[in-house]
Amino acid sequence: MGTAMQRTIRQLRSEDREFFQIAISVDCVIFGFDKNELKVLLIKSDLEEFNNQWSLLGYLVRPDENLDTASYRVLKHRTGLDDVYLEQVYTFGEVSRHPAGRVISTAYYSLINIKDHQPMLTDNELHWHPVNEIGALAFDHKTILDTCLQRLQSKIEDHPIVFNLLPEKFSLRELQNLYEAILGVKMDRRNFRKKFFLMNWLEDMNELEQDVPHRPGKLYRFNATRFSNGKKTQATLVV
Amino acid sequence: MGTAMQRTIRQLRSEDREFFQIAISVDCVIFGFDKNELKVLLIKSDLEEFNNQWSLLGYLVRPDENLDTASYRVLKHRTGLDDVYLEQVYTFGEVSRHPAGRVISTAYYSLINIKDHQPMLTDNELHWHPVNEIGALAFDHKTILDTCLQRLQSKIEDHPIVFNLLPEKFSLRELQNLYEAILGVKMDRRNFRKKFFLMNWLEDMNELEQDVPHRPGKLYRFNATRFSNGKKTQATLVV
DNA sequence: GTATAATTGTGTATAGGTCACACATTGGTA
DNA sequence: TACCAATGTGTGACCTATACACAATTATAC
Repeated sequence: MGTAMQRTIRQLRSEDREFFQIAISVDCVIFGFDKNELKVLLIKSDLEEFNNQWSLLGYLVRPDENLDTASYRVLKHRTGLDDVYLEQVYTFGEVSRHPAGRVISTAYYSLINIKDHQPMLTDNELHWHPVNEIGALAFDHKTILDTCLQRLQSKIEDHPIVFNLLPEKFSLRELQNLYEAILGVKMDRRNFRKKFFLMNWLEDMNELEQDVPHRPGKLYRFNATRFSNGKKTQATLVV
Repeated sequence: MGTAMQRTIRQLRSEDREFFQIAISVDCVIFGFDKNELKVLLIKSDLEEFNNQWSLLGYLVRPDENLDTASYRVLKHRTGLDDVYLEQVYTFGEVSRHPAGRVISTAYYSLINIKDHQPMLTDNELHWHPVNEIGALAFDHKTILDTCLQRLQSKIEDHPIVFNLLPEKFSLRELQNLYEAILGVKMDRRNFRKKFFLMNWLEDMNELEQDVPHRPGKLYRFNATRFSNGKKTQATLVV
């Protein structure tokens, strides 16, 4: 079969120029949690086509870097953070999704503790937006955001990743508020607590909340060892 | 910020040539079900680097076609089938994944009724392989296959997609064999039947199997209307 | 045509998970 | 010292998961 694919394999850079008219980018949906709301970090588009619209943080992928690496690079550049939770979700490849040419974009989402990021907010093109209040975005970024939010929603049902959005120590109330914000539902407090203790992911810090205008709750932290060693209960995480 | 991304947006085709050194392809994991085994359609690689190894069916994406369209094109070309179930899974973008240059590949899987495809098997480079017996594949295709199989396994827990792998009419025994083949587990026959009837996805054809050397079972077909209208039972699909 | 083999079709009991629900306790604040 | 606002805790009804056995049906071999 004398296909372009196979010619390409033998001599990828010198032939078949027609296949090198596509650029590839990564777009990062950076989630944070603040004031009991799930937020996403956006940048103001300075393009005429998308005047005054917000967009996700993205960048073209370099020929010599892995796709994941490109995504980490965007995150590091925009937030100053390494070592963040990052997950690839979907690749958006409609011909006309980018007004200036063919750009295929792979979407990632990441979860960061918003307080770690505050110092970088001096970049005044960047802002945290409550996910619930976002209408249109530039390009197809609203679709990308929705897709990533759905993935996040289903992921947290089985996997202990929400801890990336919280400080090291947190109260059960904060944890429940976070689940409620992500899933857009209200949960029963007693059942929520019961299930989390059943999961055995939390380590009691023997400390209490500070500066709350009411009875303080106990502080916990996530214990990854318990997760990996955990007995497999059949209980689902979310109430 | 004067980034290449933003320059690119204004004048994508004439600048930043460095970003146009990446080719993008799609790879299709085409699943079929035959003789109580889950199978995948592979092609023999004719490359020196992968002498005698098998690979997935893939092709470069054209500048003027959507990513999904490219995937359908590969399927149509290799199987002659339109109108198949197709789902994007993940994009593989390691720099060194392709020996001859930078190729980022988006993986899809599809589910086809293997009997519809038999006539095309005259293409003697193409063969169905039992998924369980596959060792190494060319490129990173074993990883791609494993990733797609995992996605399939989790997808069938909630979504009625396995019907794409069966003839229109099938017995409950065939359906159970299929679930067992995909998930690699044995299930209890009574519980399996009970749950499927609870789901209310099946329509009784009032026909019996033909040409089986024992008592024939009833034939059913999938009824998509019942799926969309279905009362949401909390039962999970798989036993 | 009768016996045999292979498979279909069916129900129940137990254990465990889901969910709804109320009150005493604690610490902060006025 | 009284009040406020939250934390921390247990039980019962319902539903789901799972394990498990036997009669009915058809094809086949004799």
